[in-house]
Amino acid sequence: MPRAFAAGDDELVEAERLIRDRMAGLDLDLLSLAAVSNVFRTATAVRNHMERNVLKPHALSWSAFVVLFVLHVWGEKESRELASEAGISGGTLTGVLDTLERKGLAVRRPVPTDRRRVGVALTAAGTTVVDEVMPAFNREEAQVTGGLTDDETATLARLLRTVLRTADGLGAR
Amino acid sequence: MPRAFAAGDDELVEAERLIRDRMAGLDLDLLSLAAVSNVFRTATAVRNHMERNVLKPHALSWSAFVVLFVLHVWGEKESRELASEAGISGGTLTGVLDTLERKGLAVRRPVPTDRRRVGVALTAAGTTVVDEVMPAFNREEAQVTGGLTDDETATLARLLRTVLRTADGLGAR
DNA sequence: CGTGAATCGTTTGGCCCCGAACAGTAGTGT
DNA sequence: ACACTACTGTTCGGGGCCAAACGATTCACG
Repeated sequence: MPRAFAAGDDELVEAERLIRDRMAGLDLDLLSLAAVSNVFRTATAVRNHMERNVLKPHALSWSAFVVLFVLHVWGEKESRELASEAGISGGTLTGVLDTLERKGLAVRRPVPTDRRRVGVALTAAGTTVVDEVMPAFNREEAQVTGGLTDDETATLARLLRTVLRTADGLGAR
Repeated sequence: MPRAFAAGDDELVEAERLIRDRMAGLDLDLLSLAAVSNVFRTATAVRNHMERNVLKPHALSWSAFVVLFVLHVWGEKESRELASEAGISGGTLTGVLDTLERKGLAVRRPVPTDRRRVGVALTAAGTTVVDEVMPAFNREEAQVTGGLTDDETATLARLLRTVLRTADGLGAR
């Protein structure tokens, strides 16, 4: 019997069954409920795992690492795009950048053509940190998806991409 | 051509291609990177969407609503299990319960057999809130997964369940 | 019994998080 | 030139979040 059906699965499915019984009167779409719910449980579990086992030794928060990673991949970027790419609000980015600047991993630089804007770039130390942490981070990513075949992992990414695009497109109403 | 390949997909995939090029030296597992990354982007997008369009009118945070929902489904529950079920730490639950109690949606009750423990139950007002909010919440869940077929939604939930179980099982090391 | 270990919820400190209000800067039309 | 509008990043308030330290309570074992 494959590990995919080891202990723990019963518990999860039982929870979904309990919801169905206790919420019978509300006529819920249990399929989408389970999917969305699992997105969050998974995100939380993986995030906690990463913060404890990969990020904490380097004294980095999840968001701080994401920002460093984005800067490493995209190069110098302006504040607004950086926030959007990292998936956080502008107000939050200010705080994260304060922390990163205090640690000497990133710097704010004025944009000559527009004094409202602020460019952000990695320092040498910041680049080193990403090069050091990213492989360990990716090893853990491979670990947590280790219960899936390559095809399943690709499918997971694709299905999530569809949901992501739908949610982004819905916006406020 | 199905909506699954409408505008927006290019942008997402282009980001993954950029990562591959800029991180070539690090020999990363891009499959698991994309999957894990999308779990977070999706979780953030859906959560923000829910908080803005469903929870905000009721002045509820995501965690507060999750706690209320868990209590509605499971009935009275002790603090420790409640935190675990809601996916937050004990310290966080204390704050959330303070807020819910202040609003009169939940109450702490002493456990007769053990004075260390604390039971938590929904008030009548709390039950009403869940019955009111949950259908709207679920409608939005159905919306964001609307780009998927039923089979795909079920597959998504299943694959996430596998990752979740793996991440939980990994624990600290 | 009694004493040390285990377990409970809470408190604390530091960071993240958002939306709204804000001051400064740039663009637009007159 | 000048107001008016739009946009930038920052600040502020209220909360969420975790790990670690803590006091209270219970358990285990001698």
